[in-house]
This record gives sequence, C-alpha cells and structure tokens, in this order.
Amino acid sequence: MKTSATAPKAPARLRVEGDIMDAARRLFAQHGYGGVSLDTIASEAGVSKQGLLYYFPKKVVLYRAVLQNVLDVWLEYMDVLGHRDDDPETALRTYISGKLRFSREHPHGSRVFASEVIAGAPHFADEIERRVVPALHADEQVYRHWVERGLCRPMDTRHLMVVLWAATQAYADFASQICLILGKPELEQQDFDDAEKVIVEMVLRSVLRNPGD
Amino acid sequence: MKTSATAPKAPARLRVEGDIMDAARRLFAQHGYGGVSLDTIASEAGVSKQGLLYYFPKKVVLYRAVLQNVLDVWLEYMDVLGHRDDDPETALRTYISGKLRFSREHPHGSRVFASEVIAGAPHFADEIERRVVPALHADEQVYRHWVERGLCRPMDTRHLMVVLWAATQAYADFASQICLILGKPELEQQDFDDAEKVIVEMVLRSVLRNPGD
DNA sequence: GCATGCCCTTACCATTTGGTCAATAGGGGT
DNA sequence: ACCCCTATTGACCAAATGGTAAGGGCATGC
Repeated sequence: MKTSATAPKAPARLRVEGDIMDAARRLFAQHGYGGVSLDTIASEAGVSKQGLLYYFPKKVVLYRAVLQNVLDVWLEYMDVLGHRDDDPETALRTYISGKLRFSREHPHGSRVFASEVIAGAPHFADEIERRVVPALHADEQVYRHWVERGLCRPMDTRHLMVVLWAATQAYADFASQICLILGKPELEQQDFDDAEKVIVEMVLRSVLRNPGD
Repeated sequence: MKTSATAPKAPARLRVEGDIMDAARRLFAQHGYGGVSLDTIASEAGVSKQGLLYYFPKKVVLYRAVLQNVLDVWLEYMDVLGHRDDDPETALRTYISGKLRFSREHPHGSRVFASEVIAGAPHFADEIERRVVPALHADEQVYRHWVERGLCRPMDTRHLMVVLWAATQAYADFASQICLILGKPELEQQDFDDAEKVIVEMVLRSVLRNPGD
C-alpha cells in the first residue's frame, strides 16, 4: 500500500474527492440527507455512482465526511481569530465578524450542519461533543475572565454564546427568508455589513460596562 | 357533497387528519421531507398508507398542510400578543416571551419550518411572502414608531427582527446542540427562562434609550 | 329497499434507491 | 517484458418508494 493512513493522498484522488464533496455539500444543504440520491451527487460531481462509491463506500460515510470538512473549516475560521487576549470590544467584534464571514463564504456547509442539528444530530453528535462544545466552553471561559476583570457585565455565558451563534448563523441558514424580508433575490456584502453592525451594537451595548457611544 | 369547503368537517375525519399531521410534523422535523416515507408516517399515525393518501393525495400536499398548520399556530401566538400599543419594554418582553413559548411548545413545527427555509423554501416561499413577511414588516413599523416617539434608539429594524427571530427560534431548532452545550439530555423550562432573561436583557439594553437597570 | 357518498382495504406497479460483484483499463516500478 | 496497485466501468439486485385502480363495508337520506 503506497498511501498509508497518514501519507498524503495522490492529487488526482484529492481532486475527485473534492469535487464529490463540493457537490454533496451543496445538494445535502438544498435537499437534506434523505432528499438526495447518490446518483444525483455523482452526476453533479462528474463521476459515476460506482465511482463515487469507490471513494465513499456508503452514503453516510460521504455525509460524515462533508460534516467533518465543514467543521474543520469552521474551527479554522474561529481559531484564526485568537481573540482570547484582546480587550472585549475588539474580541467580540472580531468574533462576530468571523462568524458572519463564515456564513457568507460557506452557506452550504453551514446549512448541512444546521440540518443535522435540527434533525437531532443523529450522525454527528459525537463530533459536536468532541470538538464544538469544548470550543464554546473555552469562549465562555474567556467571557468569565472579562467579567472577573470588571470589563463586562456578568451574564449567563452559555445563553450568550447561543444567541451569538444563532444570530450569525441565521445569515447562512435562513438566507432565503431574510431575502424575502429584505425584498431582494440574494444577500449581498452590504447586507452582511448591516447585520454585523446591528449584532455588534446589540452585543456590545449589553455586555460592556461602559458602552463608548 | 356534504362537506363543502367552508363547512366544518366531520369529527372523525378531523381526528384522523390531525393524527396524520401530528405524525408527519414530528417525522418531517426529524428526518426532513425526503427522509420520511409515507409508509412510516401512516404507520406512526395509525393508518395505512392508502388511508393516508385518501386524506392527502400527494406527499407534497401533506407537507404543505403541515407547514400551513405550523404557520397558523405561529401567527396565533404572535397575534395574541397585541403588543403594538404597549410601551417598548413591555412589548419586547412579551414578544420574546411569546416566541420562546412557541419554540418550547411547538419544537417540531418550528423545525419543519426551519428545514424548509434552509432548503430555500422551495415549497413554501409563496406563503412566507404572503403571511410572514407582512407580519415582520408590521413589527418593523411598530419599532419605527417607537423611534419616532423617542422611546428607542434608531436601529436597522430589518436586521433587528432577524436577530430576534434567530435567537428565539434557536431554542427549538438547535435544541440538540444547546443540550450538548448545557450538558443535559433535554431543555427544561428553567433553560427557557434563562434564555429569555439573556435575550430580553440584550435587546432592552441595546434598544432602549434609558435602560432601567 | 336502495342509492349515494364516505372511508378503508387489497392488490398492484413502475421507478428509484443504496449497494454489490466482477471485469477491466491505466501506469509506474522492477 | 512483467507485475501490482489504483481507478473506472458495466451488469445487476433486492428493497423501498410514491402513487394508482378497484372493490367492499357501512352509514345516511329518500
């Protein structure tokens, strides 16, 4: 065996796998896990169904691979922020901005993830427990630290995180409804900027002890 | 024809239709539109598949009926609030409380609706346009009125509504993930109370001109 | 008594589904 | 030349899918 579990995969293999996962991500987001057939995914990815099954031997394996990939990218976005040492205002601004950027740049991934959570996380609860929950708990700790240093008001950090999560996520997951509200066919950068302003304003005014505007 | 379009339906028919829609709502919420078979829904509702097809001649008809029902109940919850004449604080408290109560009492309906929106509202965009968007626009008008009277800070009302919507909706749609964060098997009343407190606090502190605490 | 419409059951069907198995091409190393 | 491993294709399948067609029990109204 030339390609062991740790060795880098051949570029051709990577390309095809990438094509398949791109198609799968988009189609799972649009139709849900049970709403897409392997045939459709394979066709959109430019391979045959058997070709797809060669790389992902079961539908659920492909699905989990898509979710893993989404989570990888998301954690990358959140990690890059490194907001743990900044002052609360800068950190929260960066955090919200990063989450919204993820919603803008990866709407399909976000939707697949949201669908999985809505369904009760039947295929991904273990990974959420293992990778998402600790990340959120770490963020909670950061907030508690700010409170201890008198920089922020004491709040229920768990629900604060939920609200932040929900508000930013909505611009990916519920984009179709937001479009109807805004009366436009699709969200533009300006809408994300407006949303960021509102969310940042709301959060800062409610958590900072001395809102500076 | 004994039962015209407007006449009340026979109680037996109503009961069976209700059973079917209850099962369908739960199963659509858990597995998505494409993830449930008519057989499964019928079996859960205690009728045969053909019995189901007698009342709902196509799968998509049943699905739309479920969505219509969810929307009816939701608008009922929001209408009962009649918050338009109250002062902002009371009105917003009641609004958030009502939306959270809907999330608590109708999680499955909320999830079916959310899944439909995530999928791009392929089967329900017309009704959202016709019934949801006007309701939200009316709420925006109320807020603008408050601003004109100097009771609230000027804000982008559209995105304010989105944030309110997302934050309250999350406690139904993303309950499984919130449970993992809170480390408990299911959300209890106390969690909804905590969430309400956080959301109310955030909103009031950011929109009122004179936060009274 | 009997016709009418309602409700449910049995039987059936074409299509699609996820998935298997075997055969077969390519292509790099020896 | 040869072999070995990776990748792709073709043929196939049992099960499940959404949906149809027809018939029978059973009440009510005439």
